[in-house]
Amino acid sequence: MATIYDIAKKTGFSTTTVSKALNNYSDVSEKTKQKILQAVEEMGYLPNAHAQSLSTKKSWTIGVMFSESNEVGMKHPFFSAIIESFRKNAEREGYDLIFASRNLRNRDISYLEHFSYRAVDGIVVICSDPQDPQVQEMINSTIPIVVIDMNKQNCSLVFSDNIEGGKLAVNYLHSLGHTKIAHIAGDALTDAGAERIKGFKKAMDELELPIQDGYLINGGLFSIDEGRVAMEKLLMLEDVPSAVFVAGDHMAIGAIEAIKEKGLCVPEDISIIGYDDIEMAAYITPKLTTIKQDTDMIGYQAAKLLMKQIIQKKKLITSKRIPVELIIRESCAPKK
Amino acid sequence: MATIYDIAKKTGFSTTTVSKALNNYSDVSEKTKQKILQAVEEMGYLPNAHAQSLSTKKSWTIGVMFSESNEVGMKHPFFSAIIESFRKNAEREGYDLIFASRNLRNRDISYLEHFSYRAVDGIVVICSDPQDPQVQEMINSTIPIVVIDMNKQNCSLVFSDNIEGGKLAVNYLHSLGHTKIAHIAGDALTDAGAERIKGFKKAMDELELPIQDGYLINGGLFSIDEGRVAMEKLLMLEDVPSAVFVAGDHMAIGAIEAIKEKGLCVPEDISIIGYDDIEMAAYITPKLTTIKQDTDMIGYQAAKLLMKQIIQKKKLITSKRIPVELIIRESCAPKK
DNA sequence: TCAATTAACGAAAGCGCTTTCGGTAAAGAG
DNA sequence: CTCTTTACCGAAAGCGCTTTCGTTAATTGA
Repeated sequence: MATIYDIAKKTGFSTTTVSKALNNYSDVSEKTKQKILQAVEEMGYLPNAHAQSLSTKKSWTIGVMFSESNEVGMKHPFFSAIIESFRKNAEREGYDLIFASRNLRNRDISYLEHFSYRAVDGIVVICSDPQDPQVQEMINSTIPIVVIDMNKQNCSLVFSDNIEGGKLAVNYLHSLGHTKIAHIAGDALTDAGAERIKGFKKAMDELELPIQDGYLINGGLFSIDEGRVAMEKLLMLEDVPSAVFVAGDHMAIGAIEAIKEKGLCVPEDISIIGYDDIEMAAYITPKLTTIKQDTDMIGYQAAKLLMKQIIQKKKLITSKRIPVELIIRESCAPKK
Repeated sequence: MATIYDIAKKTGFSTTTVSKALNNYSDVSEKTKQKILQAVEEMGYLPNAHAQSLSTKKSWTIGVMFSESNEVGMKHPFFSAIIESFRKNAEREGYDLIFASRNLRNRDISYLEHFSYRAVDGIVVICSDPQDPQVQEMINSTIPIVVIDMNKQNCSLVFSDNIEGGKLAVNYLHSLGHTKIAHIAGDALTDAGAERIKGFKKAMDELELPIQDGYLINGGLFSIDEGRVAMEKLLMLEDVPSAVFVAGDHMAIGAIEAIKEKGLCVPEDISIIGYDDIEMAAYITPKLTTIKQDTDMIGYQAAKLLMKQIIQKKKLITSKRIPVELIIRESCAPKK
């Protein structure tokens, strides 16, 4: 690979001048700049990112930490949609994403250590466990960071309006005439789970609807299987709910399966509303009515917030609540 | 951040010795090595990846190029499953993944240029267009590379056994008594599409079944919508097929929708078999019978092949064909 | 006991780039 | 015509690490 020395030699200028020409310094004449640029073109010169980073202390990379309980990684449709949006926005600003591991040449180090090692300019984390010590360590470091999907950390936050989402779901169900509304919740240890529960309770309260015993059930970590077992429990209740707000689309899919297995129908017997609006939601039967999280906006705002911190060279403690939207499809019907 | 100088000063040894101790050189005594390691521990020293790369010409990063016609990026369920598997395996060897853009500080450069700039040790590309000039440029470069999902390039290749997959699908349909079998193909410009067509034709030939006019139809670039329109055309035929092999699950979902809209049923009226086995396949109605691609194995083999090239410091031209599997669910039924 | 090994360490150059600080020549001011 | 600006360029140090090659001291062999 051609270096700055090569093009210095070729043009007869010093490396200083070459570097300056490449970085648009004002103290290099237009004429020499053109000569240099031409040599760059001819020799196919490209700067070396490592040398550049070493010298400037800026790497133009952003570390991504991606963690959820089910260990599916990038296969997670909701998280990967956010990251994709984040990537597009970060890319526009010239940043590359790096997915770091905890393995440094067979030494087990923390994510923070790995990101320090790589000298990333910022970190974005999507992780459902608010107390993950790895995440805390990063939040407490000096590296700019934005965390997605949590809502009370001492750093920049981007999250969906989960309370509003919960209310939206309940109110919609109520508008269809349902009063016996249950909630298969996401684990309250996750912020998203807890907030949706809050929204559920708040809406029920405002509507003056009682939450019957057993109607608020923990569906765990948002998986299909956990949704199924939660629904099975609901179905064993003496007074089976006529509608259930499920805190995640995957769980909702499990719930629907449980209902079908019981010989009942959605939405005729029981209405189901999910949360997330993953791709699958529009194609299962019945098409899932759900609360859509705006993954594009989440990714966009996260990128924006991180860029801001990087530019200002200081960590900002702000939070951005992203509106959600009710997507009406076929899994909810008026109460008979 | 503590540097090697800091720990040299603290221990009284030279930076040379410190570096050697850290890299397990034999000419440093066990005693001094321990002292140095202890200082490293105390000061929380971590090497600087950029300095290291600059000096050693090895970056311990792998560039990922990810491109498909529908521009969904990481949201693509099949591709992201492969990358996730690739990541796990690469991580084990100490490599980080970097998703590069074509934007270098607002200068539009090629992926190859970007990867050179970042000095990646290797490249993995998943891209459905075999003639993409960007991909060709990378293949022709000196950087180790492995490309996934193509099968005739001058480099290391990993791909599913698409011919066998096509045959598997047709034979299964035939075993159910179907003879009027159509194929909604993936665009023949993609290797996967072309090979599945080959498999389809071969199996039909071996079974001595004729391929009726209009029964081999191009479904384009694997999207749901394209699957739907292809199926609509099939439904307008005078002699409607009783079974169709669809070259991708998304297209199959579109096809099923088209059938339902026409008032017909799957699999009672028409049997549908897809390809890929994306997550959704198991949850739509009817549950989709499909050919499963082994994404874990594809990712694993790709990582293995790339590591091998990196270690041997030379590009290898090999190809690895990964077996596929028939997953029988509910979208195919015996011919009435 | 002396020469020849071997063990342990360090000086210094180099990786490719940026940036500060000076210096020179040309332009402008008076 | 002299003095001050301004425009343009380069020397050199520095970023944090690796690696070659010497050097010195300790060890071995005879």
